[in-house]
Amino acid sequence: MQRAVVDWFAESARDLPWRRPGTSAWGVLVSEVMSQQTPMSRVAPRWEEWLHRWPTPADLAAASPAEVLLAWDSLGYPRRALRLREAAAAIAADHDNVVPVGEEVLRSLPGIGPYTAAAVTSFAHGTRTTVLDVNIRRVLHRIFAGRSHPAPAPSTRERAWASAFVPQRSHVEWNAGTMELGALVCTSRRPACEECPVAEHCRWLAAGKPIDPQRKPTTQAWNGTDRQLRGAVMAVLRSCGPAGVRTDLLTASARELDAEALAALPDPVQQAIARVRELGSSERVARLIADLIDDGLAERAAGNRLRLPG
DNA sequence: AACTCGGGGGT
DNA sequence: ACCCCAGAGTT
Repeated sequence: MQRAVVDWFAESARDLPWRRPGTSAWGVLVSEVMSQQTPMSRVAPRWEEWLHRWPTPADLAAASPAEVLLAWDSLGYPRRALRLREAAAAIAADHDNVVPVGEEVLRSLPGIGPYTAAAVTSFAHGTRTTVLDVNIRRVLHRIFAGRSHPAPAPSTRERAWASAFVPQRSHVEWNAGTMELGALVCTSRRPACEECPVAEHCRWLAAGKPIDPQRKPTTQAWNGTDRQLRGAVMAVLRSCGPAGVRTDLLTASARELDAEALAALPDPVQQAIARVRELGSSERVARLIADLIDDGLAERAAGNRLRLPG
């Protein structure tokens, strides 16, 4: 059973840049953080740039947050970029500039949680462990539990359950292969069971592919939220080039927006930028943007509404 | 356990 | 209009 997945992976694995022989553990770590909640088609080009520009943790740690955010481009969740830089600084300072071994140590680094620690351990260090991402979880639930979808978050019990399927020998290929199978064949919406190498072993397929009546955490609102504003502000700053992420230049950035570009922005953002202009105080603006970029919005606006200082 | 945190592409 | 994506951190 595991063999079928491993063999399928050997034939069908995508040619992703971080799968090239010779990729460092640092390269693997960067790819995993970039891939958190972001499709790999968007990750690949950024990864190439990052590894060329910052080939070791110390190189990234020496860069400014602004440079890092700019290079992150529009991968989303920019706090990941800041945390990755912090993790790089810790690796450079405390681990001789080498990605440490051991999931517990890895998890102590900023932005590295259960998934990323396990992925680095398996894919970079080749140590046997249980990797659980949304793809692997879905594949395991379908094959072995006859369920269409896993719970929103993995429990301790699920981890123990999943660990029993990890083979002793080709564990890296099993982890990578089940993940790839979930990404390419056993997809959430329209699984291609006719192409599946383990269809004959799949309890879910045998049961007629029943869809779990599972509740999805009601999708977050977007229009009018702080997230929307922060995203728009970051986009404006990125468009200003290398200096654009400097917090003291936002006023100029907002003022330089022409009417056409401004009209194209969502209403809440137009209003926000109008207010930023009215504030007039570069100090206030700098504070706002510093909060936005640091993700230091400790006080979250009630109802997730936009809140500006002043 | 429930929320929060970006952004783009697919359906 | 949703849905999905190699999740992590906070409350």
